[in-house]
Amino acid sequence: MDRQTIVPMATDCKDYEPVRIESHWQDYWKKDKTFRAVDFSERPKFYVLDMFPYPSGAGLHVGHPLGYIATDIFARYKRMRGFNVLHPMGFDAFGLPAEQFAVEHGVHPRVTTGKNVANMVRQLKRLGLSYDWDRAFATTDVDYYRWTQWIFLQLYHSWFDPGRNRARPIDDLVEMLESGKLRIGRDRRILFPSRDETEDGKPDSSGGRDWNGLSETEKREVLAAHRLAYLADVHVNWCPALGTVLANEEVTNEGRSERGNYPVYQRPLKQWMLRITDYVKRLEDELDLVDWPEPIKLMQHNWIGRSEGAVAHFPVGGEPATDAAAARGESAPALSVFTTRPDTLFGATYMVLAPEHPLVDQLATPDRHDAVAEYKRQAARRTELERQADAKTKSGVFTGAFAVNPVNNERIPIWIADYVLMAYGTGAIMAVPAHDERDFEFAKQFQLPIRAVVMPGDDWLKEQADKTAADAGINGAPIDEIRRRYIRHPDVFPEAFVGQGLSINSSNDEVSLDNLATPDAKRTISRWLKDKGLGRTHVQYKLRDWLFSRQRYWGEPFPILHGPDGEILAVEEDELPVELPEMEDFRPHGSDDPDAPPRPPLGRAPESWRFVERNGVRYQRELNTMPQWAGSCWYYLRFCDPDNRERFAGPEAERYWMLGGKAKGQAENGGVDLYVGGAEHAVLHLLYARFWHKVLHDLGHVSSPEPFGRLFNQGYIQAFYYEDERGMRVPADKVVDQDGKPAEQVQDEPDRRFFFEGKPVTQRYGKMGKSLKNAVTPDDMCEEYGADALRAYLMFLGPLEAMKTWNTQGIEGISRFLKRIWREYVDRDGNRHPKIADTAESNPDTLRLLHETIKKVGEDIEELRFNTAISQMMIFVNHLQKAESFSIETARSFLKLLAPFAPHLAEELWARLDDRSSISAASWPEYDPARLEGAKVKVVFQVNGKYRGDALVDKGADQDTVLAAAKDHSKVAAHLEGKTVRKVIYVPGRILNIVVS
RNA sequence: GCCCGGAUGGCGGAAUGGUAGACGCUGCGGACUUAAAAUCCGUUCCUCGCAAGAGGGUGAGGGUUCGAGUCCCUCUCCGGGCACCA
Repeated sequence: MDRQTIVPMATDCKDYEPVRIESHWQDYWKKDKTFRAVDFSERPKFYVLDMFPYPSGAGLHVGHPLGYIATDIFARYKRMRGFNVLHPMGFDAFGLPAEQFAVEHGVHPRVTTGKNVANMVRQLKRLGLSYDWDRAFATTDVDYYRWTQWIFLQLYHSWFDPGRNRARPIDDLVEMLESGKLRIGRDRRILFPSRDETEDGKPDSSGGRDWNGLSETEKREVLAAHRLAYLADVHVNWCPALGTVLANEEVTNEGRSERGNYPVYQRPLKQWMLRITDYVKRLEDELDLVDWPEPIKLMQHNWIGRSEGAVAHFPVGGEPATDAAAARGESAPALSVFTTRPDTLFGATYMVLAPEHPLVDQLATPDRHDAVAEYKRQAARRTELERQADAKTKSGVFTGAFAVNPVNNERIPIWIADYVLMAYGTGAIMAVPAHDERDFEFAKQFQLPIRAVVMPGDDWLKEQADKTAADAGINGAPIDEIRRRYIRHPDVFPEAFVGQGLSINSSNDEVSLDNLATPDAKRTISRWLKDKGLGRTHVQYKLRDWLFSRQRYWGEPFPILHGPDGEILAVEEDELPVELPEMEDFRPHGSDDPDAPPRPPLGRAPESWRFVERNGVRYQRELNTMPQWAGSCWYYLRFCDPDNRERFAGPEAERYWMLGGKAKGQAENGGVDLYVGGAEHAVLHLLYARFWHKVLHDLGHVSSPEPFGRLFNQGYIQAFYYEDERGMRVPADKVVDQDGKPAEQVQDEPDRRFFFEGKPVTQRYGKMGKSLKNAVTPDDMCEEYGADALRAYLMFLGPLEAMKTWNTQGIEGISRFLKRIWREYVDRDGNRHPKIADTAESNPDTLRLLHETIKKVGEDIEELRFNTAISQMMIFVNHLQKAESFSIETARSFLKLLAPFAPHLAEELWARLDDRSSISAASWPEYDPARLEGAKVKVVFQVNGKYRGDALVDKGADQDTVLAAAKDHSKVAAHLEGKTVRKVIYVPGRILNIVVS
């Protein structure tokens, strides 16, 4: 054993008194430190983690601990299986809610956060969760966020080497540049030989510039363009009312702030960004290394949004664009577009740029200048809401400029429209209206030419022809006629054909795609483009870089200083932490004016904090803070070594807990062995944490390639809630039905009318919570039924991953189950029940059922199927109750099975069987497969697939023997009467089916 | 619109292609009790039948199979995610 134990003592309860028993054992666990995780124990490690909570002021309702109880059962089970279990808990305590609560109540967020954490700890402890509380921390602890800042510095001081496909120190890059191994291309991007092929835009033929010829400022800019953390002018979701920028996920579909529902505007601002896009390929490919639910992996794939296609360059030509450009002494630019359908290049009849595209002003002809400027203004002002609402009708304006379609040298007009997004691809598209819905709508609206270049199938043609008006001349026409019309006039058809088919109308002097199937056509044209230097195949991702700064007080300060000439200076590691300054007024200063500049609260911090002198130069601290995601990106690492003052976690501790050995059940490629939380974090938290982890891994700070080896998503708890006539929610626990019965008793019965204070209310259904006034607290449930009952009930409700309806009444069944166990073990005087014999188990049925139960409960826990595990235990207890007596060994074995689910009751009864140590230290019972079945097995008899009876037969009985037994069965015989047996199917030991005519 | 999940008694749910409804809640009947609570016993998918029993039944329709809640196709409804991503 790794530890000394205090000898546990049972209470003196005569009846099952959960409240007394539970507090007794919670005290014991606390004093004994029963659940301490032991670093470097010889036993195999197992890391079980919950997604840590935000400590809200409202406290927990019964839905919150669902996942915590599941992991607790798993952790307790794994300990009994001989694992050294790390099962910690912490608090994600930075963030806007604490700040807003603090603002409303005039209390410092540190105070409210502390109070909320204390309350949540109390609630969690009361549930008997077996956390190693010595490892608990909050992300707001200075000792913690100091290392969040340290990780930010690692990002800042690193770059992604596309050749090695991993992050490296920025110093390595400087060295390579100084030695002339790398040169600098357009936009301060370094030319990497390996990436040249996939680089966006026109290939740089100049060979690039030499690093040593650059000015200091230019050098800084080049490095900034490659650091994993960088400042950039980006279009952000600016919410003037909240005085802060918001991440995309914090903006609703209606284009308003998730918190407060204020309008959000698009606006360029200088913000910190993290270069997550450099990791996109690894974030996608390495999903193969983890054991996660497929739907969650799929959501990450969709978010990453990989599309294969080609980049093509369209020279901007024709007058007057070239003339205008020539007049300014500029060479004609080329517009690059990304397309997933390069096979439709011959059908590109116009181009569209995003209104924010940098070449728009240069391209617009003088006569179109005003219209273009006006459209740009409008587009900038339009909120997401307006854009969404207008998604059906396309808007846009002609720039006056023309480009040349490189496959046929055709002059095609260049438009701008807000249906093209600057943030995706190159911010420009080639429009192929015949084969893209959006381009089709736009072309129809602005009467642009539509040219068919892919032949649809006959079914599609007929279906479309049927939708056209009679005067179009194709409705009901012969298929040959419809085909002919499509080739010449796709515009008379009501929709674009976006499917695959054989190419048509697609050839020039050098290349022909005609009659090629779409995949072949793509390959052929891509090769041609590449040979001609007009484009290349390209993989495009939807994922964008991560906007990492917020204009808020209650977050981690950046360890960054700004010099007078725009120099950015990272705070030295040994100067960390940069503590959040104490402030009287930490409110974000909102405004109704969307154009007002952001005024982060830290701008009002004391001068002594804001300004720092280095080498005689006065620097100002970065005034933004990090987003709430930052703290939750690496907390699982801190749990490995939470008190380390020298590092975020000691390398040995990190390696022990995160990589471990290769014990059965551990995550295959390392990482947390079981991570449980809600599916709402399927994308962002998990993607961000994976990104940070990979950076730390590349820099040699962590040992596993992925942070979370096995992931499980628990479902929500839903509940009924009630609204009065005005749509106001009323407290659900005060609602009664027409007979005056509490609503919670009759909530799912039909034909109920509900009333609150005599007035009728409407029953609705939704996620449990404060806002719907339907929260049921674990405190109330523990008080009335005990934590063991609440734990088991939440698990009994249904599959862990499913959405479940709370029904307070149902807990009675579990409560009875626990009381029944007590009565089987303890007599009326509080002594060991006389039914428990000190002999070996003598009842063969008990023995068989016990082994079945050991098997089923163990297997179900491994798969997190706790509901069926509990059912099996109920079956076993129902059997014990009917048995005359049972052995002390049977009694002990069952308690071990019960212990993960109802640990307090199990400890209490275990101690009463004169055991001298905690049941948590007992080892999980093994089942004996030989005990699972008797000498005889039950075979079901069917006639024509219908059950007609069954009988016990010898295990090894052959078909003829069983068939004879079946024919002896009176009911089977009755159904065979007068029929001819056609066929007999016998599944040994299971079923015999007689097919008759 | 696209991509994932689901749909089984009055309710929560259970069923390696092999007796559908385990386990529990509720309801009903009974025992114990002066009474109540607690506890225990019985019963509770639908239809017909006094009963023994027979027939039907897992959102709808079709298919594969000796046999389908489970596998395949089409559709309906509900939940979740993404959404002008070229």
